[in-house]
Amino acid sequence: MKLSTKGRYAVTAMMDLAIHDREGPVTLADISHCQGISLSYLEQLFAKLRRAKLVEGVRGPGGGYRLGKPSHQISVADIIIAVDETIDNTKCQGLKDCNGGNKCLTHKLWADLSDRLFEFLDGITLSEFISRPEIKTISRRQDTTASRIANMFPPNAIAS
Amino acid sequence: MKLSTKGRYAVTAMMDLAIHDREGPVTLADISHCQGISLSYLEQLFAKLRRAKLVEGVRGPGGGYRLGKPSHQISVADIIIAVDETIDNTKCQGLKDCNGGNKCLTHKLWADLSDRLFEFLDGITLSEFISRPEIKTISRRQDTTASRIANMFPPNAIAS
DNA sequence: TCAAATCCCGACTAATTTGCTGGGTATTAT
DNA sequence: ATAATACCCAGCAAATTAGTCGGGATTTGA
Repeated sequence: MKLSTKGRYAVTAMMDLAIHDREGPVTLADISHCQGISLSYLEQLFAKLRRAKLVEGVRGPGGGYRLGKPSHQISVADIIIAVDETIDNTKCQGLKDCNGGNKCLTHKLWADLSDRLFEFLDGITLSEFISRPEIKTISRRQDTTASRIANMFPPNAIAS
Repeated sequence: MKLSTKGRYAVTAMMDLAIHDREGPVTLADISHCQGISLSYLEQLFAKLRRAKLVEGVRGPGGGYRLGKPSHQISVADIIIAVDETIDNTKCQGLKDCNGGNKCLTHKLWADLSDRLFEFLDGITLSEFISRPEIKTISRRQDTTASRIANMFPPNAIAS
């Protein structure tokens, strides 16, 4: 379980998708512009999110990305693990007998802590964020080509 | 709030200190040997922990590090923040008006999530780990010079 | 059909972080 | 005095992070 700016980028981008999910796909250009992340870097992150089935891409004009599952099935832990590709580094680095025959105790304690953290983050889903009252008032973007196109084609025009 | 191997090293090292607190100072050489971290890297981490008053150093032979406060006053969040020097990167990177005059919403949502995570980790203190039943059986080290010296000089011989 | 919008992909570069090496100095128990 | 230890620091190498570049491939509107 790792938590870096990379994970933060992914989580905030996914929040963006969840908030605007009803309006059809969100373009990476929008997210790039909004959150100040480079487009290609976002593409790399979304490639991982796509492989983890957390998002799905829609090609062509008016396309973009949308959530790959209902928002209540996507947890913060899911997102972070998808982009961070956590290798298992909780095992004792070749030093198992450092306490007189017992396995390294602190590693076990850390593993326990790490598990608790994972459970905590796994219990928080994207649906929590879109259910807030302050979301609805600003759920429609302005000043971007994508939103203009989206306005021409309301959500129900795009098959799910 | 960042969570990397650096933070993990610091937390496990602090667990080590907490577990062996009754036996006098723990040397960095011990931790280095036990957890497979280089001595100098540990020195860097402990310099930060010391500045944050989480540990205090005892110089000279038989010295080492001990906790700077009672274990129930040291949270996991304290340790991670001490070594990671979290700069405030939650603010909108120069792009405040990305939602039609409103502040960037996802940044607020992330800040909320980050706060919850902090509270979670701040609620876990080192005292939780030393109160476990499996600790007492292995609370005394073997095979190290430091422990032999420590045995010669029981804890009460070292003024706090 | 054609061009635009967009996802997709791989390689490259720059910045930052991580972790280590190796040299010191200060303090203190013996 | 000597050895053990904390403490300090400059620099270096590897890994990771972040971003760039240049090209596709696919879908859609005109």
